[in-house]
Amino acid sequence: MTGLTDRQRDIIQVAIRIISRKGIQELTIRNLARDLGITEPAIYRHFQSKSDILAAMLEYLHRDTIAIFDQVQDGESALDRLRDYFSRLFERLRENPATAAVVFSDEAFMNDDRLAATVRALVELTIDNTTNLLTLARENGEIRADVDEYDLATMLAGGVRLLVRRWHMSGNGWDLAAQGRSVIETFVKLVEVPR
Amino acid sequence: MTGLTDRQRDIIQVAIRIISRKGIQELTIRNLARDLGITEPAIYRHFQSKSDILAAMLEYLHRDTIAIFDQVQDGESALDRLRDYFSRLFERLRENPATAAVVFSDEAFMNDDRLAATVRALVELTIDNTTNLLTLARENGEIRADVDEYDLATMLAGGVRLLVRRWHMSGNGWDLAAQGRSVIETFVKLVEVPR
Amino acid sequence: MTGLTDRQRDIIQVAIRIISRKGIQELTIRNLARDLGITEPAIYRHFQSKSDILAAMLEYLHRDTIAIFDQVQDGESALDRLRDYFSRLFERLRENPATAAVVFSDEAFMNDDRLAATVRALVELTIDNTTNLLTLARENGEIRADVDEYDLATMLAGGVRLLVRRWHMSGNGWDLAAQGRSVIETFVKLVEVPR
Amino acid sequence: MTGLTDRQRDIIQVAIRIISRKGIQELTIRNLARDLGITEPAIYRHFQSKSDILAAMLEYLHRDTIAIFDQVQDGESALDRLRDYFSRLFERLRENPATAAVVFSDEAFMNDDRLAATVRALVELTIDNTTNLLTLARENGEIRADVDEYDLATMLAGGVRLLVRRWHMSGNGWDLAAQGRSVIETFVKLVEVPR
DNA sequence: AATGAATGAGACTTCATTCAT
DNA sequence: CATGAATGAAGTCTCATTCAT
Repeated sequence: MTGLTDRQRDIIQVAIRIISRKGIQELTIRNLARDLGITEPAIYRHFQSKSDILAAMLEYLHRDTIAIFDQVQDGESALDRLRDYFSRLFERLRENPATAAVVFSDEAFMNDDRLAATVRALVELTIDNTTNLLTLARENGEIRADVDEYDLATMLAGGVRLLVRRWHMSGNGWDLAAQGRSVIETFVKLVEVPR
Repeated sequence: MTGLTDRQRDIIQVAIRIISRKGIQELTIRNLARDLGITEPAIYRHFQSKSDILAAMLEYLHRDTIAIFDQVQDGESALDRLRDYFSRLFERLRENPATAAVVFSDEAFMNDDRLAATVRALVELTIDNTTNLLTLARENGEIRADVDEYDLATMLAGGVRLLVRRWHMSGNGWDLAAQGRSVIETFVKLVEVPR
Repeated sequence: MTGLTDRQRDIIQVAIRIISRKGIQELTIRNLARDLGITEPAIYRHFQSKSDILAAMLEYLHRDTIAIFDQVQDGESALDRLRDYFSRLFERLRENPATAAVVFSDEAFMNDDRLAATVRALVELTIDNTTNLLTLARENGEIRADVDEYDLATMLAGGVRLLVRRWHMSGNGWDLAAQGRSVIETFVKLVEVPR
Repeated sequence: MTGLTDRQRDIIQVAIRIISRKGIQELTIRNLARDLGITEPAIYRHFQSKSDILAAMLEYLHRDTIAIFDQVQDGESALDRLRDYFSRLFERLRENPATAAVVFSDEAFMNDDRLAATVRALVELTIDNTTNLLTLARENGEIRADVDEYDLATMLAGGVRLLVRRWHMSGNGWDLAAQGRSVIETFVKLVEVPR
């Protein structure tokens, strides 16, 4: 399905963990090999280059984020689907906090055009998903029509991003989902059209 | 004034430019020396270590951000001061787009405790400033009192952050101030109490 | 046995040779690599740091010195064993003159606590061995009892040390064993109890 | 007399102190300048090179050692003069412990032929002085005639050297003069002809 | 698949020394 | 006499990657 072997998946998981715990500067082939319990050249059996590992890692996160969006139920109101979407994002982060770090390591990918494009797409994905749901909400008359949707998406996605960033920097020391829900509900309160 | 020599200021400016254009991974003593037109050891006359260069750079940005907040006029309404504050931030970024990059390179500072703390403080500073102005706005009755201020600050600061980030990633290809004003006004429209 | 790979032994041997010929200041990773016919990074496959190379070298010499002492026969008189011990030390130095230099490079190890302790132990080892044999000799009634053993050990070990040092500084230009025997016999003549 | 300016003497004193406290590896122009409270280029007003500083330092110590020997009284017996000579050496070391370190940094001078020769001469000087006094003592019938004087000188000078070395390595933690006297007296007891 | 050994490039940093002022 | 600024050489060490086995 994903075109990845078991070993490749191992490598990606360990890479994500290293980035999460020590930062992307510590993601070296040496450290990767050590944590995997194999030698450095062995890694090159599974990926042609370090850049390929990072690309596969980003692609994996991309797919995962798409999958989360796809899981969001159809039947609900657009605002409920928005709530559902972010709940699932928070859920994934709680289960696998390491993924958060990768998204904030984007600067590290600047040198490699392919990686830069991929991580950019990853960031845009959440914004696009958010924008689409907001557009739907407006069409449904669930939210006020006198404000720019794109600005709303920027604030919501940006706010959540900032929240996750601080949660990560705090060492995941508090309940992201609770804080996240609070932000989402505040947002809804601001934009919702009273029925 | 800032306790920096001319040459130290040169070095910091060039460092910021390198980070902006190529990313922090390219900020090496070698590249720094090359862009300054001197040899690598010469840099060590002006800073004891690379870490000291980064620390001075962050401190400079910190001071600058504080100065911007201090310039915000007293007499206006809290919301106007909020507008003023972000306008000035956008203005600085337009004049010196390089500074944007540094704030998003935070991951790169993780390994150095001193730097990590400084960059964290830099991020918190904008959030704190925003929160304080929002608190004032509520006390003045300018904004609705039925929503959590901290959530509002998260959305506003996070939204602006995301906007700046995308502007930087796009190669500063569009008018940040205009887009930024739009986000701010949308935010104001959401929270403002009609008179 | 010693826990060292062949390549590690190579490196230690070359290191000892460099110290012997050019002094410890010339023992750089670069010179080591050049003499080994490999590149500098290759050395780090075999030792984690330069300090580790020096530590392994000192440990090797320590073991070697212990082994020499252990080879000294049991059956003889204490004075004969003393003669035997120093003969073997001189023999080793003739076979591997490089080892002499290391013992006189102690100052160079001052900055590294671990190395300083190891080289100090190496120096003390010969003094201790000498003292122990002298104590035995007195208990056997082989030497006069009216003089301080520790002073005797200091003179004997110090005299031999000085001799070796001068032999090394002269470029090993004369017969160390012969001169050494002369010193030992002079010492014995001074302390021996006539039968 | 010595052909040194005041400033040159300052530099030499500070150099000796650095060698004593931190080892010769720490004797850099930078550290020298810092401890002197001047800049690095300023040192080159007073000495043409670092090697010249070391040469002047060794020459100073050489002169000093000669002066000590010259102070030894003429009227006494040769053995008393020997006692006197070493007492004065110990006295100098107590007053200026730093000088001890220099003599044991000889390995560091290996690369520079001029320095190597100077430090070699310094070591030989004490041995020669000792040998000369022992020769005199034998001519006076003060010591036994059946042992090689040169071997005796080796043991005495070597023993004292080892003592000083250990005193230095212990951080000058005990009374060198007392221990030294003990060694000297033990030596005298061994070689003295009873009257 | 995996390993041991190696490599070229480059990282940060220190060294003794020079030169214009 | 002294300084500020700089330099060429060299230091230890890490990086991603390759290759023969």
